[in-house]
Amino acid sequence: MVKMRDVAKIANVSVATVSRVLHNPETVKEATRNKVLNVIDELNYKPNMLARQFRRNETNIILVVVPSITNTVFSGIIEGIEYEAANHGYRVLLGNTNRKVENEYDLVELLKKKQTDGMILLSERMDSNYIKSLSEEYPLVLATAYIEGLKVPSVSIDNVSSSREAVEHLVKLGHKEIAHITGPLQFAISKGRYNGYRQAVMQNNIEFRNMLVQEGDFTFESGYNQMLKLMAIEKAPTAIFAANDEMAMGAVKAAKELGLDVPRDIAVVGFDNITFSSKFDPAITTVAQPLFEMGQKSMKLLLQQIQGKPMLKSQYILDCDLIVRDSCGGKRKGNE
Amino acid sequence: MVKMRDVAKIANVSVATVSRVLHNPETVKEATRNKVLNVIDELNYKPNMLARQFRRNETNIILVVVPSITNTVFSGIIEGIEYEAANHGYRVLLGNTNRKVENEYDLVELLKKKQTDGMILLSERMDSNYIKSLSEEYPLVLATAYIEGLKVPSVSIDNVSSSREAVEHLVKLGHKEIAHITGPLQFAISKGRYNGYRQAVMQNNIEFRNMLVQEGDFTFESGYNQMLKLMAIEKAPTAIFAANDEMAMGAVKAAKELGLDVPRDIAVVGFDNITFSSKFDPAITTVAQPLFEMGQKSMKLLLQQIQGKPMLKSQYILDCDLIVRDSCGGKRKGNE
DNA sequence: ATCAAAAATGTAACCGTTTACAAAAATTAA
DNA sequence: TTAATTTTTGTAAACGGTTACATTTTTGAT
Repeated sequence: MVKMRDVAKIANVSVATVSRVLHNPETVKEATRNKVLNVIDELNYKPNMLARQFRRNETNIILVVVPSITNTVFSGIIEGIEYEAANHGYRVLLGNTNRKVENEYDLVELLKKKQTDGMILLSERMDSNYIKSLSEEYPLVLATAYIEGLKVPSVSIDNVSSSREAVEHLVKLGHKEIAHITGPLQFAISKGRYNGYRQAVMQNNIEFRNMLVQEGDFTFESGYNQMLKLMAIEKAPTAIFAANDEMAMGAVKAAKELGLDVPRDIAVVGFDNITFSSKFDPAITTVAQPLFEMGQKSMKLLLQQIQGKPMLKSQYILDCDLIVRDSCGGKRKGNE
Repeated sequence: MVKMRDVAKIANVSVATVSRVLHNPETVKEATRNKVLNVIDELNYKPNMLARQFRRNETNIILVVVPSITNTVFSGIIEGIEYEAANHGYRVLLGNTNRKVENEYDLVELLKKKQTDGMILLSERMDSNYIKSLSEEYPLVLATAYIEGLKVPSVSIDNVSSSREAVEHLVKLGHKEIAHITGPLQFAISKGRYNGYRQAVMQNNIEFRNMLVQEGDFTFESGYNQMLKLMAIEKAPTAIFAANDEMAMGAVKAAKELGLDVPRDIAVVGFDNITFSSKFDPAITTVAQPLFEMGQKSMKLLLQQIQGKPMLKSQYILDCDLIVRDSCGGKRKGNE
């Protein structure tokens, strides 16, 4: 392994000069610089990053903690993070938690041991006070998961207003009996989407019926099962708002099996705009999160912290888009 | 930042002893060990990984080079890699190439600069001789992409026989006019799947017709477009084998638009078993790659190289499963 | 030509561990 | 009790860069 000393010796300069050629080329005379560069080239010298990182006490690596890498919502955000990171000379270390909180705590050790310069959490299960204290000591950004009250830098969407907008679209189409299949209600995003649904219903003078709300778990199967329940109740809904696309598709499947046509007999709206929602039959009307941008913004926020720049604003809420496709149908007959 | 020296001083031992407590506890007397451990606990000492890595000349980080993280085939493999890596104290650094070969070359620098201990390539675009020479110098594994002839450690599937099996299933169901929508034919996997198709056709005394082969690009849209072409030709096919599930689904969409029922009027088989193939309507018959196992096996192979263990076998080909769902239908009437 | 100021280069300490080797302490055998 | 052996601990030199500070060289003004 050729090292800086070797280059210095052959170029007949000191190691300091070689180091300067690499990091502050303007401080060394052009002739010397060229001489050194030639030797570097000739010997095919590559700086040992481990030594550099050790000396500088930085890794240029950031940790992304994710419950599951195969979930396209998360991988979409990661793509944005990766892009922005690469643009600034940073690399992304993957931390898959498989939804286990102890894995999250393990990953935090990487920060404490200086193995990474910062951390982005895409959904967290750790105690929020612990996160708060971590955030005071290390660069940290929460993506997706905004923790009410805690002033931890974060990037998220407004689940409430996005959901309200989606449900209001159904209202405008003339629906009065709108059901909601929620995510697991211990999660903030599920609660947010549920609250958006409630607001839309209330604000449009529609009677809120508890029966029309069923808790799912974000899986296709739960969408299917809860749909069957919903369609069995008296005064069945004419529209469904599911807290994610997978459940929306499960609901469509159930509807089809019940002999109902979507959207003619029942309208369905999802959330997330996963790739397949546009390829499903019928194409799913859904709320699109700006995943890539969320990733980018998170990385930018993290960089600000790493570089110790003052943060004017540390909590960002990005806008979602309602994407109207086939599954919600057009205006209902008999309504204007 | 509390360091080893601090622990040593307070515990009244040398730094060497502290280091030994951490790495070779059996070589230090129990009393001393406990004393040191208590101080470590008390001071909440965390070893500085940068120093350790520098001194040991290893990072316990491996690089995974992937064209796109949002593709679930790749993220499935990564999940397996991550799992196996974590089991051995390794972490995964993500290298997204966005399908650009220059990004691949950039990422290789991380290896050369000792920023990672090894590299797993999920699909490669670099010159194969370069890869071969890299492999001689650094721990490296090719997942998915098996390079004919080059003895680079790799984990892959047998695209030819898996495809042949899939097409033979269609033959057994009584189909005689079987079309194939390929992937981009410059890719080895596309060629392999195409060859499997040819073999199945030839070996079953079915006339091979060039018209029945259309080149797609693995996207839903290309499946849709090529399907329209295929159904317009004289003596149209009764079955389609698409080189991946997305194209299979695109083909189904086209069939539906042409007023055809899948599988009654036309059978469709895909490849990959992506999550949505089971949720599509109709559920797609497909070939399942053992993604998680491929990831695991790749990581195991890489570890062997990192640890300098002899490799009895360095090229593994894992088995695929044909998963029969609705889209290929049952036996055709009039055939036994 | 001389000297002060600026620019270029060199010297050497330092970053926090690990580990070969030396030294000291404990154990065992006689 | 003593010497030989084994176990435990300490000393100090790496590892390969970066950088504060010292020194030398160059430049420019007089």
